[in-house]
Amino acid sequence: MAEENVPSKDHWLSIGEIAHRSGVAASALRFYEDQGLIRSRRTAGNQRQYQRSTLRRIAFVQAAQRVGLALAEIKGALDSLPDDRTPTRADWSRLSRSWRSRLDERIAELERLRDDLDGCIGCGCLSLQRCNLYNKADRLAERGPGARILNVGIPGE
Amino acid sequence: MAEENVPSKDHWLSIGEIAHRSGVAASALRFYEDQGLIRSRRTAGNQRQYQRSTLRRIAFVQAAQRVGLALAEIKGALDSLPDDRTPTRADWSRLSRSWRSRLDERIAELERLRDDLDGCIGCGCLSLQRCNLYNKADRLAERGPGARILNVGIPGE
DNA sequence: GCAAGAACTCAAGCTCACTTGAACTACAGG
DNA sequence: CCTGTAGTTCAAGTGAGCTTGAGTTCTTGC
Repeated sequence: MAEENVPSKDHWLSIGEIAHRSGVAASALRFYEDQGLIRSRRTAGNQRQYQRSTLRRIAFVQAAQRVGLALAEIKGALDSLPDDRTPTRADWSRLSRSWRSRLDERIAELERLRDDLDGCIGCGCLSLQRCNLYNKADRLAERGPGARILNVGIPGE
Repeated sequence: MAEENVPSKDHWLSIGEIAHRSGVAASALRFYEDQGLIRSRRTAGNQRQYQRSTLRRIAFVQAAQRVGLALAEIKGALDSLPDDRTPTRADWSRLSRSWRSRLDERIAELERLRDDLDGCIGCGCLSLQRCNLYNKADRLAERGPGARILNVGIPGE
């Protein structure tokens, strides 16, 4: 664990500083740490200290959340970062690319929805046979019992 | 179907039928009714009966949820539908158009995110001054407590 | 007329992503 | 040394969006 790895300005940040700079509440940061999304070391007096790079992790978490990922999934992604060294450009690149496809999917999904909606505006949702949105709902029913709620995704349709 | 142009011959549906056709659990339908998203009349024996058009309301709710709207907002939209008559094509059109812009915004937001991400992949998130995602986090203000916007993305998705 | 199954109510429970509160400790400035 | 601000832990609370369970009643088919 070469500490010299980090520039001589080995400047650790308190939870308050991180909270302020990231816009994430201290309570949320503690929660994230609990969940294994970020890490800290402690001072002699047991106060958290974060590396600067933690800000990047947090930015990643926030961005990923906006894509619609759950914290558990985000943790999964972050876990693939090296534990022993500060993540490199390549590390972040790989990660970013990995959810870039998620982003694309999500965008595509919303665009499909928009197209359906356009059709819906056209048909005025009056024609039960024609309206995509309407029929989408009806089709869900055909997906049998079992795990209900969750299948809003309708992937591949 | 000749049935469609006979509005007076109301064919009411039980909660089970609606649940089956919409793919939404009966418990959720009761919940929706509680929240004022749908309505029902009751039989002599106090069982719910729904109009066929309720299926459309439910389809609307589901679609709107996928856009990221909260139930309260969706209720707001649905409340603008006429209470006294079955919604017309124009009614639905207006509603659909109203959240079509929401959809566009949402898509645009994700696309911005994607662009930032592309830049991020390029810069490898190494340049703290340059990385958009990073700086975005720095400026992110407060959002209210509770669940975050996007977890409307549904568990299991 | 009766059993099975569908529906009813109401309260409580669950997941997610946090926040809040209580009670206490650490650290920095005058 | 004192005070105030920032930080600590742990437990419980919050809000959205439902589900589950218990106990009861309606409806349907034989």
